[in-house]
Amino acid sequence: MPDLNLYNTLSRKKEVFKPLNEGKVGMYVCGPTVYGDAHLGHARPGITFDVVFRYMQHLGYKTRYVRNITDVGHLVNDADEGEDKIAKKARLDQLEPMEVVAFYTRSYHKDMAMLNTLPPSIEPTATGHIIEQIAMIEKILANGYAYEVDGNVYFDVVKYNEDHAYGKLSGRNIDDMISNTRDLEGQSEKRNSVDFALWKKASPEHIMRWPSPWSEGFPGWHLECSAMSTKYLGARFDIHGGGMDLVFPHHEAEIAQSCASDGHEAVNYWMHNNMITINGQKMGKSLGNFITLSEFFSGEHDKLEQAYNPMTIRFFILQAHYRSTVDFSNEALLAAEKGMTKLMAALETLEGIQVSEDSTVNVEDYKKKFYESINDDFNTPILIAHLFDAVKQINSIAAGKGSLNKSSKEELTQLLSDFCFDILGLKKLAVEAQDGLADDVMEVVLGLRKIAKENKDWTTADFIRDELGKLNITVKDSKEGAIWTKE
RNA sequence: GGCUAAGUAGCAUAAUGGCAAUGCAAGAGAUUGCAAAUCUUUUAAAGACAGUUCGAUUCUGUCCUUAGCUUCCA
Repeated sequence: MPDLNLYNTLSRKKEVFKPLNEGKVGMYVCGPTVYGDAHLGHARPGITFDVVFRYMQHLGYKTRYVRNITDVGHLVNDADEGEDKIAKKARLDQLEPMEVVAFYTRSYHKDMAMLNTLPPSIEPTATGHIIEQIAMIEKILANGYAYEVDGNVYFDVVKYNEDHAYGKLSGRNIDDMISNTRDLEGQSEKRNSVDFALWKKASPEHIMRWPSPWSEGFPGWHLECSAMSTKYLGARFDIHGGGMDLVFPHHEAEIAQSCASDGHEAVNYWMHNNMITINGQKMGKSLGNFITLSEFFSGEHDKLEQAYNPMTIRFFILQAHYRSTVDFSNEALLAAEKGMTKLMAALETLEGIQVSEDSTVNVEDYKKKFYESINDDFNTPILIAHLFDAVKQINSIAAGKGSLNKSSKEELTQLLSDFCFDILGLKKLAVEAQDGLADDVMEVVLGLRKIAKENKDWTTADFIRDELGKLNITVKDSKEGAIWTKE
């Protein structure tokens, strides 16, 4: 089996994955700022790193997956300078900030569960780690890479850049950045425009505030991830993930903070998922062109032609490589829905195949191809293409072209189950628990239809099928009799 | 302006220095009372222009177009 290769944003190439500690993986992923409903964009890292988490465990690594909840909002636009997102939303809604946080955290958890993502091992909150963040600031100050001005603490990027390379992750040059930020935004207390805040003094109307050695205020934008990843994964850990839009400045700042406080980088592999676009443009809260996950699940949005099963969304996202953009459209989602249904149907077909003496299926070959694709930087689109090769062969055998013996059937079933369910995290488009009554009633109805068919009373037979169709119940005739499914 | 990516059939999305794969859609046939599902099969793709090469979609360069970041964002 080939080694697992990951694309490291830092080196801009694929590297063989080697954990720092044998048999163990530490992974930190930037989670959501909980001030609004999760949208399709949030599903991308959720699913991308869920697959990483699942696959690491499949490979036998003891994996600790840390994903934060940002509940101290980042600063909003210049119009609301000094006010953070959570506090703003809270004031507008006349709510306590923590009420907003609790509400949207629950909503986020619910959506992520719908998408069948496993909960992270630890889900720390920024507000729960103010002490750790203050400690980290003190360390950075002590090392001379930060300065205090009037209760605010800033990271001294220029000083830092003398000893380390600032901009190495995003490929930026500090001189260009300084010369390019020529719009003076009246923030004269910073020594350089590229410096960023580690601690901000709270203005009087600022609700979320904590005492600190410098002022009553709140931690800077980038600090929480550095502080919490260090706390739960150590000063060095394997993987740090997040959206591509976080590369600069967020992750660049994290690298700087780690080096400034501990003298070395914390992260071995930086993984970034790309954006989801809508009409070719990034789907984002600030652009106002987002569709929330619950809208996808209910179909209630102008741009949606129908409701989509969460597994359709998951499959749709997995059909693209995580480092590519995916463009949303109803057509694309519909295609994903059909494909997903076909895949799941084939798994059931496989169950029902009668085994024979010999086998025309080369399970080892599939196995090799499946592992090769996932090991190649989590190339799920290729993996899915190979899965469909298996689907085609399964259907062929069911149609009488080819055969499957007992051991091959067992191995193939196990292999497909591992990849579809355990690794890709797909789930049957089940039909929520049908109550026994529905089953019984359907048996009677289909029994009636069977009698009609035997009498060649096609009008009645089709009437039953059509009317059930209106109730979203699909009836399919097969050799073994009619089967039905409800959406 | 700077940085980073990307441009593949009707749509989506991959791999690859030498048949361009997969899903959906479209056409034909098989199966079915008719459907659905399934099988077989057909059509259909590499932004433009140079260069390197026996050979380029792949490597290099220029141009065009698009996106992301450059300020909160997954």
